Amino acid sequence: MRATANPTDEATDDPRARLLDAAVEHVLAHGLSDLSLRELATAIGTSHRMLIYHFGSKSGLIVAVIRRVEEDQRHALDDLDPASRPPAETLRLMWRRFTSPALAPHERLFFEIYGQALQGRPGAVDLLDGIIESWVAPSAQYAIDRGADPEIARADARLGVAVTRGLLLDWLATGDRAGVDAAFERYVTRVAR
Amino acid sequence: MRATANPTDEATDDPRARLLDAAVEHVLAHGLSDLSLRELATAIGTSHRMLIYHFGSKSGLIVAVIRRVEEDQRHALDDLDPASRPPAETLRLMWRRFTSPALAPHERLFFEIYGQALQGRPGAVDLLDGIIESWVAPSAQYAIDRGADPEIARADARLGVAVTRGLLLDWLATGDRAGVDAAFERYVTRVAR
DNA sequence: GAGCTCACGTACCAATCGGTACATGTACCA
DNA sequence: TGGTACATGTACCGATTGGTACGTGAGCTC
Repeated sequence: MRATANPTDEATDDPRARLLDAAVEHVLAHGLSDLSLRELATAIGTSHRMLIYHFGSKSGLIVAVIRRVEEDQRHALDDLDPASRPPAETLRLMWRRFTSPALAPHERLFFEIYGQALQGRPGAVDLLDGIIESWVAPSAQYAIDRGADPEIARADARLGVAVTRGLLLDWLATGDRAGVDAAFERYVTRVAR
Repeated sequence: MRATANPTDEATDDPRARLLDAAVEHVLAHGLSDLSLRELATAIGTSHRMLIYHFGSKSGLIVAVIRRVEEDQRHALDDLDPASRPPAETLRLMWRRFTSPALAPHERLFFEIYGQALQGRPGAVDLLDGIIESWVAPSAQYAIDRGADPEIARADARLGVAVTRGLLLDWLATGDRAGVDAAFERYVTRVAR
């Protein structure tokens, strides 16, 4: 029933790792903005004293949680293997991945942290580093390796990231799966051909 | 130097309206999530007692602020007049409007509230009502009136909203005006033709 | 077995929070 | 001129916050 991938994977006896797993799970379910150490602590069966002991401070914990979520998302498409199918099909597969209902809490949290980061919240601003580039660069490189013009490839990749995030915002707000799927399909057929 | 449009416009002697104007201005500059009544009050030259007096409670004030921001944004494109120029040119004009530096605080606040709303924050969830539809419907209707297929027109409009918001997120995070402009231009030329 | 590190519970702290009680002043209206 | 609605200042309230002081016990090492 865990929603996050655990690198060291479960049953570790490192108490900090256990607490972080539980904290991430709780934050995924309840959001980040009105988090209190005491509430979180009782929810995951510890005391706020222990959270501060293991993470130094509240912001230390928040940074750790954000890093974990960022890391999860960065590896979400690692096994996509775009060479094994036509580009349009890869796009559809990626879209289907992102809109898996199980990932919705991740997306929600991502956009919540994004919003906080744009307002300069201390722990969150780090998220903005590479929040575009780390997605655009691989995608553009793939096209460039296949002979695309670098300028155009980068612009197209950037547009693709924007479409994905924009439609995710739509999906999370409306829940209208068919509607956003139709819009994404228009993107695939018109832009990516 | 004011960033918000004031319907009753300045110099009103309604103290609630004056407070709301000042509150919106302050929230645009400092964000919404870590707002405290006392901090806001001293920043705008009043006491937190007065904020509660005029808005009932903190959430009453937040709702009022959100409503104002929503209203501002809803009327941002009222005078766009798409019939007076080719569609692609209208898209470019809209994009130039949204990315005006003076509007950046509005966009930041919009995405902050959006993120909070997705997490179910009481005052913010109202924002989600029509956050897609109120932009998609007029745009799609315009195309339908000119003979477009309704299904396709709606999907295209939805994609347009997603592209705009996705690239705004990019712009606010990176500040790379040229990069997002190039990506938007790809959208205009490839999708909207 | 002395000493030390790590993990943890209890109890506390000052600060800040949203909200309220109460008194006061001011303007308008009878 | 008396009354009344509105606006405001001061002072307070209980609750909650992040963070700390201090003691303790388990396990490991010399």
